[in-house]
Amino acid sequence: MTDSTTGTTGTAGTAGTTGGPRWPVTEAEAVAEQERIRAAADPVGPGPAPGRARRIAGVDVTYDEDSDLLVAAAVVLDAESLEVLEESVHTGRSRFPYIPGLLAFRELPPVLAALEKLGTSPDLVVCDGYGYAHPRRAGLAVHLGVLTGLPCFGVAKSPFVFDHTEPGPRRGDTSPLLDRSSTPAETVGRALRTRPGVRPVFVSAGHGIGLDHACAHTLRLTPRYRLPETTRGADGLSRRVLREIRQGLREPYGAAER
DNA sequence: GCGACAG
DNA sequence: ATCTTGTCGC
Repeated sequence: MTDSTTGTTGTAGTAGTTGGPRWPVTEAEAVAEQERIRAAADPVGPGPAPGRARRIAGVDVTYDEDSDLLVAAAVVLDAESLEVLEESVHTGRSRFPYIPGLLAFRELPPVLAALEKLGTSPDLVVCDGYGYAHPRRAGLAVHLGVLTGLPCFGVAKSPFVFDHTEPGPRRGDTSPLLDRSSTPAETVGRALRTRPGVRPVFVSAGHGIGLDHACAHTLRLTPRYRLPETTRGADGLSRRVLREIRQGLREPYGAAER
């Protein structure tokens, strides 16, 4: 399989072991893929309201600073008690650099691998990043939702390229997240105060669930901390496992990796 | 060309 | 993302 041109044709790599999606290699290919993802996405929902999702998953990836090692984690919580029902991890290596706007191509291959290791599929997935709030409306949560068919939304820690005004001081206060580069300016998400006196998080719809339900779930997932328990769980697990690998307490790659 | 830029 | 201990405050 050789390219006859200078790297704009073909794709390479597969996710998992069963021949999942094929991942782009060049930026141009990645952007073209996002246009297809956007076309297939449902950012409106309304999707599952709180109470209609029992198993809520959080996913996150931790990277080693100077090797290409990474650990992706999925943590499934009981929507009511927020207790951990199941956890899974995938250890591998990064195959796509971090490029703003193209984060999904770096994070989703290992995230999908971790999700596939769960015994039972979740009812809803919370991503650490954006969904609809994206230059091409195809952020992490949109992309993951389209690939898996699961309702999925995003909770980000910083406003990315978007504008917002400070939401009110109380838990639950919101302000619109605006994309002023589009014509006309469009509301793409919401700054949401999850804890009083603490910086807001930035919620956006993904696939199969709308912004209102996404914010409602986010509030239920933040009874004590700024970030959703799903995100905290996945972040903690992935960091823990990467530390174990560094200490030689765990094998760096899974069976099919390398 | 320069700056900004989820994780 | 990651580098990093203590420290201030409820």
